[in-house]
Amino acid sequence: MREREVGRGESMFALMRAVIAGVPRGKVITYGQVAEKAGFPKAARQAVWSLRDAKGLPWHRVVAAGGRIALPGEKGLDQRLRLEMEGVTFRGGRVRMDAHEWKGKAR
DNA sequence: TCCGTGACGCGAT
DNA sequence: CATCGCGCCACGG
Repeated sequence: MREREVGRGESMFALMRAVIAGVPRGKVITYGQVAEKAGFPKAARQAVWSLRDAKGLPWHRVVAAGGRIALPGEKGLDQRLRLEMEGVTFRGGRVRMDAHEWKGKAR
């Protein structure tokens, strides 16, 4: 019963998905934060895997550090559009993290 | 088992 | 501010 009860990645992704699912409309979170909140401060890349298997998760609310849209091509354009629809504002191609960064339940 | 890959992060140049 | 390089972590061939 410790924090490292992972053993196999399965629960790791489950934790990350839970974090992502908890991001409210109009807010965004970075890959690094997803990993951190899930208990894996250095597994930003694994956050990507959890999105690969998104299935109903608000994947568009997950961006790269600094509010950058990491998803390339049309997908990235789609993500930006979805975020703007939720009221998220941008500044030079980046999400204004100072205004939309999800800091946890303290809303 | 070794190697390459990826919607990453961050410091250095 | 734009790029590059290195570190991290789990997966698939």
